[in-house]
Amino acid sequence: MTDKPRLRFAPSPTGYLHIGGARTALFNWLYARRHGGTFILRIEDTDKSRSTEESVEAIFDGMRWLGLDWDEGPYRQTDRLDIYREHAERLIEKDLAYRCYCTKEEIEAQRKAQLEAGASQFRYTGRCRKRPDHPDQPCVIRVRMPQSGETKFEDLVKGAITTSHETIQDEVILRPDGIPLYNFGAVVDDATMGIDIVARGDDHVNNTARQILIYQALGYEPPRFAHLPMILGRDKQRLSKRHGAVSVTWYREAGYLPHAMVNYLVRLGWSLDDKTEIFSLDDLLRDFSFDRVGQSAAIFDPDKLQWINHHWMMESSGRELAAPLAEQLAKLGVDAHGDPRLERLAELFKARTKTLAEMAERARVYLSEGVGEYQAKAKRKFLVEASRPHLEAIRERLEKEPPEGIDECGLEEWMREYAESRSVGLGKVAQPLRVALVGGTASPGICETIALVGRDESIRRIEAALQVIE
RNA sequence: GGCCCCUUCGUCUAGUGGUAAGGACGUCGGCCUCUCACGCCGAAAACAUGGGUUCGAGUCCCGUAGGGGUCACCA
Repeated sequence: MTDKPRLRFAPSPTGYLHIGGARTALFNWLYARRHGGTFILRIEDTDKSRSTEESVEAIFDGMRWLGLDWDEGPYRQTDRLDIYREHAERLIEKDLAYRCYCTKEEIEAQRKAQLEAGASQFRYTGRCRKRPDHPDQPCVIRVRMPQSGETKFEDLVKGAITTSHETIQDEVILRPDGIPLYNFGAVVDDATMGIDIVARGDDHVNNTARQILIYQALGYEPPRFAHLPMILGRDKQRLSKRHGAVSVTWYREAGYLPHAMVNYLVRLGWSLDDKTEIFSLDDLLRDFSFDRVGQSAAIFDPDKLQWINHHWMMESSGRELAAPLAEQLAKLGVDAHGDPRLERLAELFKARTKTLAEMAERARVYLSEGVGEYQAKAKRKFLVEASRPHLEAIRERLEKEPPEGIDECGLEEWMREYAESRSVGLGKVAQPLRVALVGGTASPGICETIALVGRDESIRRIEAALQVIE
């Protein structure tokens, strides 16, 4: 490998960009960026029945959102059919591959026969290994694989891996319609694109020996491999749609920060030391390496993702959060774009919520007219006769405030003095007021809340609450 | 079933023959306090199992169990 490594992410566009794929992309991207190398995006769309254009777009979207930009591509395998054909022909010429005229039905019969005879797995009989060519008949092309011996390679994360050739058969590499099969397309592409390290999910370890054999047949130097452990669901089964939220897009919609996603994903399987959990992009670009990737599968933990998201919300300013908060509000039917209160809202709620979606729900009542329904329990406890004098006193005081720019400090001082003069704790005053202002017992500091709601709306809400008491 | 890979608190992990097995999420308790959070302090919680090797094993070897992956004219 040169000092400018070339890596790639090669998804097949058969659905959304999911968590596992995103992490694979991320690790490749990090390694390439960290070493000043090249990151290539390649779409493996040779399975025409499952590939869709929407999926291609979803992959682009997801990667862009996460900030994983690519230097080359997107290449598409369906644009490169000539290249595969040419490579396959080359193998046939050297007698390292051959045309196979067995039909699917025949293969199926062979399989059945072998299994019935007690074979533990099917292996192509090699019937066409020596058959003469019939250029006009439809056929697939198979590579001639060694029938004994073994292939070893040193995986960057898993260490030495050995595969016996007994378990490898003469793979089909090209279908009658000229579409390559995975193990061939990937090899031809990785070789011709000059890929130095292939980092992919460890569901591909068993393909690696076959691929190395194909590299060798083709006369190419195999790259190095890094097989990343799988991501599992709570039940230790491979993470899939039935575990719920697995697409990157879902997390964007749910109000996660892209950087939090990156931070969490990288920690799923990779660690720097015995204590660091939080990584900025700069940190990762400096510290990421394949040799610190763990070898065992990891269970996806939404709670920890939330915690990390919360952390990065805390690191963000209200200003940075305002726009994404407005997006989330829009989904709730609240048009707050450009509202000057957004920043303050984000500032006050970033410590109190885990996601931007949650923040929007909480912020909603501050932007609406009136509080809607009071929480039953809060209403019963605080909107009671004993609260009336306090609420009235505050209303009077608020009427003296300027309509804009409430002096929070002054107001707080007044409120403390007021509570003291009535010989009650501040809570006796603040809680009923809180319920009046936001409909429930939880909110930021009471004076911050008043300022947020605004003088006039606060007065209206207090009056509404007084009505309720009667 | 064959083959490949994996196995430290519930979860993510540190650990590269000698540690009181460390951190984080979550959980529980406390502090702070106008509520809710944030923050802070504290607690419970792990080396799958049986054999070796060694003066000494979470760390090395073998077996067992468990988990995952893979065995296509899918990727």
